[in-house]
Amino acid sequence: MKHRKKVIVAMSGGVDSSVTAALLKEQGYDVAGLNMRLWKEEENSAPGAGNGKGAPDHAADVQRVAAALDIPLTVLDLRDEFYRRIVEPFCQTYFAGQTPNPCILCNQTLKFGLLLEKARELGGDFLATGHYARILQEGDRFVLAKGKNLHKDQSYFLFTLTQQQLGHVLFPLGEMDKARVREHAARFQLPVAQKAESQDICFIPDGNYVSFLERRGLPEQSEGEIVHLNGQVLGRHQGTFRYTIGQRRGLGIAWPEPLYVLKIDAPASRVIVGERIHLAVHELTLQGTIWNIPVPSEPLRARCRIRYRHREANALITPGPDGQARVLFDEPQQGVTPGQAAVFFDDDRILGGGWIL
RNA sequence: UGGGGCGUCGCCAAGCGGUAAGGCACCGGAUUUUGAUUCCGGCAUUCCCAGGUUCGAAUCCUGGCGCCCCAG
Repeated sequence: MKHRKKVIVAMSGGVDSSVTAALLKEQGYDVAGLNMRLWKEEENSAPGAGNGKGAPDHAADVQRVAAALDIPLTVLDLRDEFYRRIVEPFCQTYFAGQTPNPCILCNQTLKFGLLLEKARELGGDFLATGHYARILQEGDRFVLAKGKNLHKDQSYFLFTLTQQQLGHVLFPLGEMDKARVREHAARFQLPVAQKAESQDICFIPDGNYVSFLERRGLPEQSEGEIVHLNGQVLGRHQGTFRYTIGQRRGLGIAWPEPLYVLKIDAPASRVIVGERIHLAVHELTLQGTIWNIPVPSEPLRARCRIRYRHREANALITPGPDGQARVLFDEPQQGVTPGQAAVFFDDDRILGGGWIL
């Protein structure tokens, strides 16, 4: 007979997921680790790209942490899936003139998709991760909410989680801030207690996504014109994939005012630029909209965030057919970027979100 | 080789005898589990060249060189 709940912890070898596992074990759960193998680490270590510190060996760290905590560890090889479902779409999105957010997609399809399935197979009642977000229970519904520490809040990356998924997920760090997590890491004497924050896209550790794309082949027509909103051709670019809406640096154009990327026309291989004021947009359309509440039958007033770290803004959201939705902002927002996610909030609670067209 | 104008950082541009503003671009850093943005910092011992005047010149003078415009 089983009186202890079993929790499978998604372990990356980082501080957050390691502390997550340690805390759950301390709390009396039956804990097991599950590590996704997503990438051949060697593949990114481009010659001469050495940063001096040496790339951290996450796979080895996971082993060490699991050993230190004395919990079983399963490694799930998702390299093919990761490449097919995350990396390739990432490249294609850039080549289509949009700006992808692979982290959200990965959460949706791998971490809380395939990995969660595996966790259930392994007998887990829950899958736990080190995300800074909370899951509240309101009546018979689960509600995804921002992490208590708003500075670290990662709920934006998790808006796709369904009721089904939320019911089997734990975010033990959701109430904490990073300093507290570090304290726990030290208290548990985790081998990764001092490890640096990871950032950037996980499969592009040096942050240079441009060279990553270049190494993976480019569309035939990669160069083209940089054109001012007024029609004047100001320069040339070496590929629209190098730019994203709202980008200022890297245009190489001297102009009385700073110029920003306003529009990317990949088929024509043109980058449209203009002054900052032209970045403001009142309205946008979403596809693939997901609701964490019953789909509203009426236009809904909510706060809307159009990118991670965006200061959410008041908006009227109107659900449409085929997963579409219209978002009308009270005040125009700068840098509405196709490919990024727009997420709706009611204070701390996530109501839903979709992908900007 | 008639007339007029101009040559100051990669681009634009202040300065007009008192010891090189500013904007853009660029570079570096901070911030950041996407890409951006933002913020902070750096960026002409030198003003087309050569002489000269002056305590002192990018600023005045002379001579070159190079552009541009209007006339031929």
